[in-house]
Amino acid sequence: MTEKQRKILDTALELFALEGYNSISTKKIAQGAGVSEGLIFKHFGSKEGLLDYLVEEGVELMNRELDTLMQISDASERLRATLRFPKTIIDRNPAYWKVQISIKFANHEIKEKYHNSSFMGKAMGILNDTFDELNFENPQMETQLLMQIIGSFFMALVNDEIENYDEMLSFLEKKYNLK
Amino acid sequence: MTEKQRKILDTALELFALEGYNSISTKKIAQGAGVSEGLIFKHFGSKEGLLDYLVEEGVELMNRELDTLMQISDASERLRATLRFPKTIIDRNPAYWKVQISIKFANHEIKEKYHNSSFMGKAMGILNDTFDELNFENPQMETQLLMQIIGSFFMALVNDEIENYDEMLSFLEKKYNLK
DNA sequence: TATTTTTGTAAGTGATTACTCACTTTTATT
DNA sequence: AATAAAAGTGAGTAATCACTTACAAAAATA
Repeated sequence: MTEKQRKILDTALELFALEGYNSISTKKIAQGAGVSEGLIFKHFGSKEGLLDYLVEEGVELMNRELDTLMQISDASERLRATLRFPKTIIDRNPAYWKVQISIKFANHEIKEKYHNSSFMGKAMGILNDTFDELNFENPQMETQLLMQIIGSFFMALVNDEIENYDEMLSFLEKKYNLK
Repeated sequence: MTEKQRKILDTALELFALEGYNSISTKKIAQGAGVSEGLIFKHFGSKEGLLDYLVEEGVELMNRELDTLMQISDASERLRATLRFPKTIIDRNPAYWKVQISIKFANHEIKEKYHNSSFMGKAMGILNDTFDELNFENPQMETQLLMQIIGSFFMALVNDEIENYDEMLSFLEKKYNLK
């Protein structure tokens, strides 16, 4: 990866996160990265190719975070970490997740393309095992519900729409018998 | 309201819901409605003016739905209806809510403009009163959590990403001691 | 019926879009 | 050192965008 190639990616990620994929032109990216517009297409083929690359990086990042979550041996501790998961990873790399979420509601073709979200299955697997270990009555439904809750916190945090997240966390921990 | 005026609104609503506000050009709307493109600007001033009108209609629709929810006297029954709320109103008018949700993740300026979502406060008020009446330990946090859950179901339903909604509903009803 | 106002159209406008192409400079290979 | 390949540029391209304007038909008002 060239220095300018990385610069293009970093600039695009930053701008996509700030204003959304559709609102950012390749011209703006080129200006921000200090390169010619043509170079973007030399390296990434198209604007969407650029997005592909960033999404791929995001998926890898997410998979790594999920692996560390999976490695927590104590089930209660793992569930606690799962509740804190959205905040943890957003604090670490906000831009990637802003882009990932904005895609879900962007252009229709683009939405279709990235729909499968490979890591969702992995996350559900972890959660299902955890509820199983903790002898919850209906692990599958517990998993589905908590996935929805975590997803909504994810979005709320990314859009800065939540203020008392810590209070909500301890409220949830009580609900899940973790304190 | 002229016949063609209504036709423009209906076409725009349908197309915005299908492919998102940003992806639909005024030309496409005019073609779909069978009118000249200029007429859109005569009646609504701008493309955004057209969106304003549709959003306003959606807000009124939502307020009416919330009013009927509020009129349920029995608190348990009201909570039950609240859980079913997303499905109820999406079945009735899917297009409006697809547009409302897509806006939240569209263009940055547009997102800012419609951010306040006047009916959210109303919905929270209803829910808070309900949890109060039912003597839940922490009505405020219960409200906040259920608002998140309902919001996520709202989005999942609009995007056809949920299959066992009924099962999820009875699971939730158990959690809230409604059966 | 005459006049004004509203509704509607068709053919534009400049700006912006993603992308291409001919070309030069730099780096790697033999 | 000679040659090939890759990196990079800058000035284009056609298409599309939201929107305007000059004008005609229809409806409302007088």
